Amino acid sequence: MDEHEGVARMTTVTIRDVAAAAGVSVGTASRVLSGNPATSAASRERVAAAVARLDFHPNAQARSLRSTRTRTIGLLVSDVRNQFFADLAHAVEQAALAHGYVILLGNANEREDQQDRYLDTLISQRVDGIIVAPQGDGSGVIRSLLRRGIPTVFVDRTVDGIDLPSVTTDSGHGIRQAVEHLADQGHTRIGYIAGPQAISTGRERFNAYTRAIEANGLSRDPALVYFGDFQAASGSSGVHALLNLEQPPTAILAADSPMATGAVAMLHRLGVRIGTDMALVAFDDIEWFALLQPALSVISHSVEKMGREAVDLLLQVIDGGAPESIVLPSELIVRASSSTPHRPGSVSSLRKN
Amino acid sequence: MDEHEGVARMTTVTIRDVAAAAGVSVGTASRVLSGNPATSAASRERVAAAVARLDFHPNAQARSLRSTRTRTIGLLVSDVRNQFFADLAHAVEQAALAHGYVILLGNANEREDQQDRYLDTLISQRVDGIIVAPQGDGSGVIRSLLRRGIPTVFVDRTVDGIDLPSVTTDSGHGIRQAVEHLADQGHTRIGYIAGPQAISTGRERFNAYTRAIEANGLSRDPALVYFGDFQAASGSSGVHALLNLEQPPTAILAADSPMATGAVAMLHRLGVRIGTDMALVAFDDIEWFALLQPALSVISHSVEKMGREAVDLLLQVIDGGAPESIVLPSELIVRASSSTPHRPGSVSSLRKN
DNA sequence: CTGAAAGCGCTTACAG
DNA sequence: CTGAAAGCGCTTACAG
Repeated sequence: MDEHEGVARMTTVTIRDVAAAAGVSVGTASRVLSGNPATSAASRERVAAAVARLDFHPNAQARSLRSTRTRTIGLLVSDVRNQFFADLAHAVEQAALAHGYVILLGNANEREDQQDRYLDTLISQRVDGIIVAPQGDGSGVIRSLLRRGIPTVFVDRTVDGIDLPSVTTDSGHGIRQAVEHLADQGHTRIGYIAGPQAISTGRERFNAYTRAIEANGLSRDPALVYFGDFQAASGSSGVHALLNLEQPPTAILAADSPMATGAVAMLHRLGVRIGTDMALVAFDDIEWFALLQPALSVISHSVEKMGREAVDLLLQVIDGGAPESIVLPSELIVRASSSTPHRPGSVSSLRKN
Repeated sequence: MDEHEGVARMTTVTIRDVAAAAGVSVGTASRVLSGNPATSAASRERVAAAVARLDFHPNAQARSLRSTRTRTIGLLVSDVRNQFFADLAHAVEQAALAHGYVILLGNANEREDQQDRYLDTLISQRVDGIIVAPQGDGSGVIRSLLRRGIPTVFVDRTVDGIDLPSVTTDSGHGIRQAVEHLADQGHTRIGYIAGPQAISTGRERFNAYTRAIEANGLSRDPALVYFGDFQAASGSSGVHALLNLEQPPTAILAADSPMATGAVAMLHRLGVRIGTDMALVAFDDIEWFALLQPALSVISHSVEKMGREAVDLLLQVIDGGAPESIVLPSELIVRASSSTPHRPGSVSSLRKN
């Protein structure tokens, strides 16, 4: 640390310094910086030179205080460690960057109190808009968003009774395909590890499962459904509970990728061979699911597209539009974990072991 | 959208409205809001009531324009989709939240130009400090950070010639253990899929491999080293190249988890059995590596601790301190992918197939 | 404990 | 095309 750096630490270069160095007024400097066409070539050059020489970075705080635009978008995901949301964050960030926006990322950890805390912060930061995969029933801060007219779109999930543009997946199609596929393999008892029924995707996927089970005349034994929380540990518990039944299922469908991960871990631990002793299908197509042996069958939907569309929708709302919500398709991808036809009698309950 | 919401959309509640509603001056309202003790119980109550009634959210932009503190930390990771960095983002975010800071997350995508773009934005947003896993040689915007005295710490990686506090992993220990372990299994030709030599972790891990190879008297054939870019595709290419040698290796060490993932994918595609035909060890302990069959041996280091320490260090720098850098340990975890003793002659080159 | 006032660093009508 | 000036919403000495 020499004298020079010590001094620099205290000094902040402002537009006033730039104007002085360029020999123009602050107003002119500002116009050049914001690309206002009402500027002469001469001042443009001189200001640009001064900016470079002084290493000037405009104070975004001051700028947005006047212009009420921050060029910042808040993104609130349910769980960054969930690969689906990490991929979503990446997709949103790339799309936003292309439009000159940066992302303020918050992580709710699947908890409403953390979500609300971040929402408060995002409001205070005066983000131009918010993309949120919501928690809870919309009784909390989400209502504030609406009341204050802050441009907001839902992604992945929605909240009942809150009418906001959204980008979601039609989970029903993929789940129907999965159940039919499993029925074709001879499975009649299909276990289901459900997401929380307080979350729209949890409900929608569970309903789709229920309807598909009925449509295919399969067992409607309520014990075949385990209610998890979309996180890995509950997938493990779910498998444990299902295998503990008098009549365990011969196939399991997990409603998201962390729960599927937990399910795989528990099946391994219990020595149950996936694809042979137990068919398994996961909702969400995570890259490494294909690397398991046997590879995991999945219900796939495009997270990349979801992120892009969410940004498009939000930009429309910011521009005063009221765009239609978008529903993306889901599709079953059959791999080895579910493609061995079921031989009746091949699975036994843990109890009998 | 009724009249009410339409009106609300245009209106912004400011501290002036709160003061008026509470019957106090703006100054007093401000003091109450910031917890200044020089306030009477009476005004505290009245202001709190007004805030609640008006749903007031202080404008963070205006606040930080005066106080020069934004309570915001910039975090720049190399690649959010890399589980290691997603976990790191989560750890940093939780630690920051506990200290009342929010995280502005940027993703460099392992590219220096994207990093510099985010760095510019973070500087303009006047974040209180920056935690960065740096790209490049420090010739670009990173120098600006230093010049302007913006509190910054490096995480995971460092940049030569830039003297900033950092939290890194001592990769050497784990890599030495891994090489010794493989040597113990009878491997003499250990392939190495290296990270970019422009990145400190890439260099450090490669050097550790080289030294360990020499120390154990193993083959120093330069063809056994493939230089990747820390991303998955290069792991696949690396495996392909190594198996194409006249004398392929019998074990492979991959310098990060995405490249290890690519390696696994390619080994599967080529029908090479991991743990039997080819031993495999990955740097980074990603949760699902343990779910592969055979489970992947890994060199583990604590991302959770790394995130926490980085925040601690940064807060010290923000408070004017000059903390010492921290080096965390790494440790080999042996699993099935590398624990079958090598039978000479079990691996053949692709060329002979 | 409180109020009036200056000022943080910008942008933006308003004249010219 | 340019300058002078007002103002965005806060915080913070300064008096009292």
